[in-house]
Amino acid sequence: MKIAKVYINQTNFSMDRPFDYLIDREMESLIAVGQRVMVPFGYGNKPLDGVVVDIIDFNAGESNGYKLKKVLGVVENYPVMSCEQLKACEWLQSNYHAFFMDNVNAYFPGTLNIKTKKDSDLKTRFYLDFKIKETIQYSLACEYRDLSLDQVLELTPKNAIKQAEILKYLYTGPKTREELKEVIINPNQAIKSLLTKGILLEAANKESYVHPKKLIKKPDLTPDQKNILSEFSNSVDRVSLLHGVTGSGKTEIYLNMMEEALEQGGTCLYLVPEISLTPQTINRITERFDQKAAVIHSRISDKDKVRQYLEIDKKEIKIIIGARSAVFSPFRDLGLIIIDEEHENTYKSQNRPRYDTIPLACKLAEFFNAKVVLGSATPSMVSYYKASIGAYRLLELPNRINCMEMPRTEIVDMREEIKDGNRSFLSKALYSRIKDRLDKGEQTILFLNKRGYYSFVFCRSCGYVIKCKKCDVAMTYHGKTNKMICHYCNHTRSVEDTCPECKSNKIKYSGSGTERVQALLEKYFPAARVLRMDTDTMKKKDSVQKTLELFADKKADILLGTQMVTKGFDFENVTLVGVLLADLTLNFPDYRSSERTFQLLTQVAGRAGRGTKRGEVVIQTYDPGNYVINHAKCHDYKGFYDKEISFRKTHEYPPFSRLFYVGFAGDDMKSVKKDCESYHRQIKVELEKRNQNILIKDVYPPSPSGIIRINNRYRYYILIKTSRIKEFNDIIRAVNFSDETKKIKSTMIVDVNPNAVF
DNA sequence: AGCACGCCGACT
DNA sequence: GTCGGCGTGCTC
Ligand SMILES: [Zn+2]
Ligand SMILES: [Zn+2]
Repeated sequence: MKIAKVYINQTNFSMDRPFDYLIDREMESLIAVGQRVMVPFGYGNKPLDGVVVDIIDFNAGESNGYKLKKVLGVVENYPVMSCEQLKACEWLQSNYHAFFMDNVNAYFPGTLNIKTKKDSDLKTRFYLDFKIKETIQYSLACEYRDLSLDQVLELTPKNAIKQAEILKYLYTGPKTREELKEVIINPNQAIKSLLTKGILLEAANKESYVHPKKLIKKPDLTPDQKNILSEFSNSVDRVSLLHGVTGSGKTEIYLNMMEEALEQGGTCLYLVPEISLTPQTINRITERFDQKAAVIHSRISDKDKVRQYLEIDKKEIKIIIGARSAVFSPFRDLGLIIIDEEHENTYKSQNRPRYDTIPLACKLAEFFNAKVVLGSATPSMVSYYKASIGAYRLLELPNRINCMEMPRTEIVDMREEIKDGNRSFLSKALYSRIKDRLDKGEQTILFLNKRGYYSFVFCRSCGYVIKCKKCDVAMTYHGKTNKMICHYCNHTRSVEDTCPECKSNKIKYSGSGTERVQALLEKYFPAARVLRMDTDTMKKKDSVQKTLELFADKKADILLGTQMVTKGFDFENVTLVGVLLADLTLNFPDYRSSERTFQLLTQVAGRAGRGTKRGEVVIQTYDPGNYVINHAKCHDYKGFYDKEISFRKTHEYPPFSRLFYVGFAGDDMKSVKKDCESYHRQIKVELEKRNQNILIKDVYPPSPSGIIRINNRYRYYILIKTSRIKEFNDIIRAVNFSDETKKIKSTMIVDVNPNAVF
């Protein structure tokens, strides 16, 4: 007899370990490591699914008479988890303190439900439920797609108003019935009639696959690009860091690297920070290769997710493009992972499992003997440090292609502006340059760092700030809907006319930073067409892409936005970039605020002058001597890096240490505090046990979170900043599974190198 | 997550 | 005395 070690599909501390089950002799040939099985669990012997992580021989003598239960059956008839994937799950478990089954589940599309049925031989069988509802999309029939909108509208009778509405809407692209219903009331009858006339086409949603008709030919490479590519092909290094200034042709290099990997039969994984913000990059990849590519993002239908999953699993797809969760694709022959804009913080998962994509990708590459390429114009401090000590191969592209010059940058001291009596958000320099571009018909991007620029609602009579009832934060006013919203729990409230505190009517409402700036821009430049791009205006599905298309088609003069406008878009007619207030992210209380600001400034500056004309950048600030701003002005990455890395070293911040954040939340403040203190005490005890008492200096005492209450739950945390990673990984694991910790009622999270600590 | 076991107060 | 409240702990 054999024993299967099974992780059961429950995610909590007490079940984050394998359980032993006997394998019936007749089932032995059916069960392998990596397979999903059903096992009886608990007093009720409830059938639960789990994953086999090991199979060992059963020795009756060793069992101590302990009664073992038997595996009930298999879910699939093949192992769903490869041994590389299982190793990755284990690695995440020990390095990120993520539950094993959270890691396993990250590999599965959410809705693979397991069903039971009795077979004719009366044996219970388990199978996957594939009954996932189809998403049907409606689009204009092919033969009418080249017509103008007016011509299309002539296809239906004049009195068919609803049909015309539908056609008008569908002219912008395929839509589902639900989307049509949002815009057009009761469209069913009209859709039916359009379908019978053959004007509309009904098709299952396939938008997650991109298989283009026309392929774009490979352009000639510059000598710089050729050098980099040959250095890369000849190197045996596992990880390479491609540091290329904005506009240096990094994407073309990625495409060539992918071509080589595909020729060798490897699967390519191309990761981007956010799918919706990178339509241009995705198009370039799919236009280049004459094969199916899977684009993995959160908005595709469950059915497509399952289909994609199975096709990647069967090696039918060799190109996978996606955001961070795509590292959990079921590839079996990984050849290359490209991580574009590797400095972006979206690569760190903020939810369970709380992994960091870059180390995970490197680990996967190790298991598969594949290569990883990290690319950025502004590499993260961590990555560049690793390259500088030789852990990564450094590939550098210091010049823009076609001898394009880097934009000219000017720093404007806003204090001088105030001295001169200019109290507006636009300096004279930026104002005159915007005016100049408007006259010349060139475009401008204006960047407003969002943080700190939320508009809260307060009473000018007594100073009372309206706060969320469930959270310890101020409500934000939303001009468009005339409502207040809490950004932490999404609670919305209508506005009040009088101050709840002093009953005066001097309550002040003003729109968000971008909203206000947009209104002012329209006042200063009445003729200018201003597009706004921020999280508020970009909530709808295709709005990002539409805004970008409008701007690319020169249907607007100014693109005003938050962090979103700094991403790698390529607009040839943009010759001016303005940073309205560089200080906003600089003063944020986080050890990475300098790094983040440098990245934002450099990236947004890189949007200028991508066509034939040289770009200009204006950075407005109250702190013109700041080294971050000045290094960004000179496009001096190395200078900034040297300064910043010495700061990290003296203060022992990453890459010279690792941060462990242990957070506690619950509805009773006192018990949350108590739980947090208990955890802290246990860390001390564990250190004493190991004769490492001095390391307590690395453990910050329990403290209330910056925002103590969110959604009526109080929050406390412990922070550990240490270079003794092995020790603290062991200690955290020991404490997590201790008897004392079992008494902790608060929800507890461990986040390794979190994006934000508060 | 469930479900049993057990320790305490209220109700026949 | 015993019924049931839920807090605590275990499940291969
Ligand atoms: Zn008041
Ligand atoms: Zn709230």
